[in-house]
Amino acid sequence: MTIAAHAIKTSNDTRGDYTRTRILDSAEHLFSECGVNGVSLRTIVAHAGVNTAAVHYHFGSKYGLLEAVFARRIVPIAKERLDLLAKCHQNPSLPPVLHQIIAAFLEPGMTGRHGGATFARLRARLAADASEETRSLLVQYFDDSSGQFLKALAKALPNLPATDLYWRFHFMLGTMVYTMANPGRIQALTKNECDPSDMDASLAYLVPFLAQGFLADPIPKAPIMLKSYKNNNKPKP
Amino acid sequence: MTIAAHAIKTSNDTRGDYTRTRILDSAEHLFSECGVNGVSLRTIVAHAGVNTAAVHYHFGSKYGLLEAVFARRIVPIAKERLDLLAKCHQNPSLPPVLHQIIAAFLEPGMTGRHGGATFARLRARLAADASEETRSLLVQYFDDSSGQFLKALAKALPNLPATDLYWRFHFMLGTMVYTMANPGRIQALTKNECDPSDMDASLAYLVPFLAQGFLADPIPKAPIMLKSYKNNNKPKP
DNA sequence: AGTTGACTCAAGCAGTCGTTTGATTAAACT
DNA sequence: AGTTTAATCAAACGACTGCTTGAGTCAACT
Repeated sequence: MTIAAHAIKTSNDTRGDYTRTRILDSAEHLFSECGVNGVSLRTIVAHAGVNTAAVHYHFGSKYGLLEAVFARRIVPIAKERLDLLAKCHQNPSLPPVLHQIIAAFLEPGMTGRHGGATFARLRARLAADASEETRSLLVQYFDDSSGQFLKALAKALPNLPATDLYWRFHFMLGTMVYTMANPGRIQALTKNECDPSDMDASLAYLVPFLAQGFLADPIPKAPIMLKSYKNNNKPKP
Repeated sequence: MTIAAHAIKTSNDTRGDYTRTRILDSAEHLFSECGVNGVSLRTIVAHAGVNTAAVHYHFGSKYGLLEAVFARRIVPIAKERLDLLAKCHQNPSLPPVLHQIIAAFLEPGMTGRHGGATFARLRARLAADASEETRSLLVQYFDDSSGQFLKALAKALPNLPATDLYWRFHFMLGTMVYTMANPGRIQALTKNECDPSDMDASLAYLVPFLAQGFLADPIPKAPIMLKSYKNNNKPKP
């Protein structure tokens, strides 16, 4: 009946902010831990210590809550990304350094500043979810900044065909998401030699790996070679 | 009451196989499309044209069904992986070629032979799910083959410290899972210049990218350098 | 022919789901 | 003071969840 009370947060509500934030925090934690479909609103409100109806009052629906959880973190992340990218271009000595661009893309989402590992895991879950609602969430907040980074990468790698660049950007997203999603997976491999919850350490290994991958020779553009690389792909002399 | 009828498939059942397979096929499709928690058993049996009780008769529970869906595909995949790896060692000219090892690891799961894109998406979903049940599923069927590949990679990259190797193997898993999870994601980037459902094409781009990444210099082992790579990491002369 | 055992079926169990309702509170405005 | 308005509450709605039951079907074996 009333016009959507859960739209954009108004200015001077003091009581509402408290409940709102508690719901967002609990939802972020539980969504990332159990998945959106793996946790009920009743569990969320119990964890937050608020009433069930408060969720629908503030966010309209469970999906609206998910959207709010996502937007709260992703907007500052996207902004920081573009800020760091701008710094890469500060020194007009062409071209921007590859490492810097990659780090500018990865850092804001992987360090602890914006939700940390909890939100990172939620992002990974959403990335694996191909549903229409989730997909629209991701493209809505992501693809504008991606375009700018693709441009910067193309400038840093002038000899790389666009198709190869797109694929490698895609692969970069994969390493990012998977690393965010699996804190502790590395732990099992390395027998606790490293601290997997330390995303800074992840970045120290990830950025050089990706930069080197981006520098690989483009694949020959002739008819797609299927499995030929298995046999006759030798390092050139 | 009866001893678990859903254990290992018996020998000479003709009626049961039909229903069993129909359930597995529908569950694989719907699990991968909507997530395990995103689809109900009633939806699955309706899609398969069988009765609800058949699921519990053959698989015991919804989780048992998931396990059966997963095992049906992952066992042949793991076998084919190790077969291909063995071929890499056939020629005793040390060391095995990096491209071949990577391709041997990626190919069986990404081409159409074992469930194709549908099962690949399910694997990606499970990889993003950190629940105890799902996690045990993955390690149960995966980690033995991973060890063999790590050994082969270590032999191909004798100068790479183990920690770096583990991280890069982890990154390889990330690109694999993400590429499997997002057929069509690339499509949006490249404006339909390539066919994203063609996993063979993905492999043609992915293998050289990863091989080059594996060849990157290891990060200096001195105290973890946090963000220093942002400023003073120049390609050496 | 008769019995066994694997298999399928319609119906229903108790519990949980997301959402809605109408009353109640308390702070802000006139 | 009285009125308005945002916010919270207990209670309930119908629909759906995974799972069980007990009767019934059909082929294979004795």
